Amino acid sequence: MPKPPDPARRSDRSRRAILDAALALVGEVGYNRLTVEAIAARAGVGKQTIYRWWPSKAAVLLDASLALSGDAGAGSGWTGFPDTGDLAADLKYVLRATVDEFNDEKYEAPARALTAAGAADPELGARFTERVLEPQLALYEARLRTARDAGQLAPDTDLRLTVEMLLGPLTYRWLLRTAPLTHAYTDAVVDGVLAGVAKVTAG
Amino acid sequence: MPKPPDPARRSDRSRRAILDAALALVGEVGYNRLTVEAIAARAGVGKQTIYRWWPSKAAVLLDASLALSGDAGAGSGWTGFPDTGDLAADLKYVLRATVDEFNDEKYEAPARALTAAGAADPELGARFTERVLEPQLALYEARLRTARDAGQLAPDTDLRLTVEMLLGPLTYRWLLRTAPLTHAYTDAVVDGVLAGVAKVTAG
Amino acid sequence: MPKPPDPARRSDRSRRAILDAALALVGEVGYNRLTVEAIAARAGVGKQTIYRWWPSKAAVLLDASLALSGDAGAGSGWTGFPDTGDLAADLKYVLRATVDEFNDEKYEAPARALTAAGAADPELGARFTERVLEPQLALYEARLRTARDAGQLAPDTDLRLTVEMLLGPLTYRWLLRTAPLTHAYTDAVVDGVLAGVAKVTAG
Amino acid sequence: MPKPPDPARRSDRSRRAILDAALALVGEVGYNRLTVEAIAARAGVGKQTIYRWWPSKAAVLLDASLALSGDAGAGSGWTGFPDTGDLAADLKYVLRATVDEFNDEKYEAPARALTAAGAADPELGARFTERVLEPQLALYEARLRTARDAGQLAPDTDLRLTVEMLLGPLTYRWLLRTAPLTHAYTDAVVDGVLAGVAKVTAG
DNA sequence: ATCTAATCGAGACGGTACGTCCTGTCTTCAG
DNA sequence: CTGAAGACAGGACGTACCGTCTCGATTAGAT
Repeated sequence: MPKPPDPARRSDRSRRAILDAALALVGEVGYNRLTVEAIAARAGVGKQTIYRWWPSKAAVLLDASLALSGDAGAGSGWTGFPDTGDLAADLKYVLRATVDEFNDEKYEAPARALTAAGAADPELGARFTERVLEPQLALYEARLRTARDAGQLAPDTDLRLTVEMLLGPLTYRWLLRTAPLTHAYTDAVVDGVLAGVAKVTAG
Repeated sequence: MPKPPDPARRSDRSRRAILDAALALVGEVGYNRLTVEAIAARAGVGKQTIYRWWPSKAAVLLDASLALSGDAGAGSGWTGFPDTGDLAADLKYVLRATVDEFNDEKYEAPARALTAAGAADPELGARFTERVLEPQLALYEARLRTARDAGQLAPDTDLRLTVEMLLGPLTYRWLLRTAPLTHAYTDAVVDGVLAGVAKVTAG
Repeated sequence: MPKPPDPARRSDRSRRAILDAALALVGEVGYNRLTVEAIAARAGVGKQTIYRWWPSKAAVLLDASLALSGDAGAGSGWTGFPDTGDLAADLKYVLRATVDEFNDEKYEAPARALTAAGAADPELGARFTERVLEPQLALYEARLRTARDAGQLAPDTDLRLTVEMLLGPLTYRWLLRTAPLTHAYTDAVVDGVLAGVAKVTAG
Repeated sequence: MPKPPDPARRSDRSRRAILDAALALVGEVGYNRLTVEAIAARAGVGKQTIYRWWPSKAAVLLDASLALSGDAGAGSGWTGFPDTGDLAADLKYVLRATVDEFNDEKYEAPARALTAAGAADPELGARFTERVLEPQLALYEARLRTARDAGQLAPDTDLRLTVEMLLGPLTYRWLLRTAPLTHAYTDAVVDGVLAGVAKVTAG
């Protein structure tokens, strides 16, 4: 019976040091060469203190990532989705920002590591999706709903599908590295999703 | 000077046994718990025989995957992309087949493992993209080119972008498990990509 | 400055529980697998309460052992050495009792553990000798002195040497397990020490 | 089924390095602070190479001890027991040599460590007794048998008992440190054992 | 048909990291 | 304001694999 530890007595000092060390190390050596031992050493912490609170290095990195976006969000990030009334412009704006984040080494390393690890490990993937992905998707969906309500989208538009049509190609290029991620690319995706690529044959 | 081995002397018996063992094991224990040692033991082969011909377990799995699709392709698969003249129908047909493959445990395990590993490891990712992904993308692109030449797509259509708009959402759902993969989903993606989701406000 | 704790405030309840737990555990798992943590858990006591009063698990066990012989002594044991006038008989009586104790699992486990630990650790050994061994040796020595004074031993007999000649062989067999400990063995030792083994070649 | 390794393929280089390191370290830090990890590091060897061939640090030290006495024996040691015809002199000679060994830091540390560990761990103790102690005892026994056959000892003398009467007091003082080990002490033990301590009352 | 050199199965090797256990200290909370 | 409870930094445990390195024993290809 491995009794769960008491969160009230948790050392916040250690917690922060661990998350910081994990972020730093994943940037330096990558996810595969990231080790719990190295995190503990860098954080000046016993290994047990990591294993007491997280089941795996992936879980540590997930929390570290959340802390990272939390910190960023507190300072500069947007909470709501922009809504200028121009759907295409708003989407392009947000996707360009996302591209910029993916091109920023600091955010990219842990995000890629987590996404890949989550793809391979269903349990971790579930937590990643729930804690990171879904909240993000919900923002897109809300913006699209506003647009649909305003008559800018067909009333029967499948919002979730549309979100995935926007983020799918971006994620595809990012993860599989088929080509560089650019603003032009996401702009084109937005246009393609909104207007379609088929030549309208009938006037 | 680690002289390269002589491929002429290579034991095909061992090569097959290794690839089979790798496929079997990745299905049983997953990529992370897959070990070179276990592959060697299962294949009845010395570890050195694996290291002589492949640089890593990922490379073994990549070859195993290629052999798997090769075998499938030899028996039943399509070499060319179907071209009935109806672009939407052809795309839906192929994407439905892809969905079926992703829902088939046997193909899914190594494919997911490789995709995830490739996302995390740039070098492996490059080989994966080159050997597996690009050939597939080229088939889509060729079919789309035919359609564009036939006037079914706007003349300035970005073919590669369009392919990624088709495969991106599918891959997104598959890897991130946001929702089950269904024929309905890919059908909707095809329709969405071809027609767009924005309400035509009248010309 | 790690101030020494105030013995007046010491909880006797905890002290007893700790000593009992130590004795019970050393019998169950042996000295090497005996841990302070387990003693604390079994005694329903915080680890600090052990470290506050004892420097090591060996010290705890030493006190536990003393308490054990103290309890036994209070109930049934002999304080003085028997003195019937017959030295050989008195020695055999006491050594037989000692053999019985060494063959009693309950006393044997902590005694052996302490003796072995004391042999390996000089500091502990010194305390063990002082607190346990010497008082015992003194009793033997007193009885031998009486005999010497009564002319039953040569006037220049080295009493301490004689005591060690009596206890040495017993301890040897006990610790090194070269053969079972029996009454016959100690009887023979007593006879051998008193009479010698060399054939008297005639005066 | 943890299959036993193949001794034919054992690296003698590693074996020697491990035994040397173990002896050096036990002298430096003592048995309790001796760790398998440190032995491996000092020997320039993987931990697994130790665990492959020995079950515990105690077993390593036992082999190291045997190698040590083996080396010493090859160079200078006596194989047979001296037999000058004078039993007392021969015994004193050998016991003095043993005292010298016990007073030599180099031999003392591993010997004490093993004896103590063997006292605490029956399994190790059995191997220690069989491999180290018994061969030694047999030499004493043989010398005593010669003496008995020569009529220097009573015909019904219990040889094993006599050996333990000689070695018991020596071992007692050595392990329990009740007093320093000197030549005078062992001389007195020999005299006491041969002649007895009781005053011969009848002429 | 032999010779000979590379590959083969096997597995020991020096290492790294694992996840667990325990040490001895420090901190929190309930009685 | 004590003392149980237990989190903490640290360190060793024994295990699992890594990738390299011998070993004979096949096993082709060149002779």
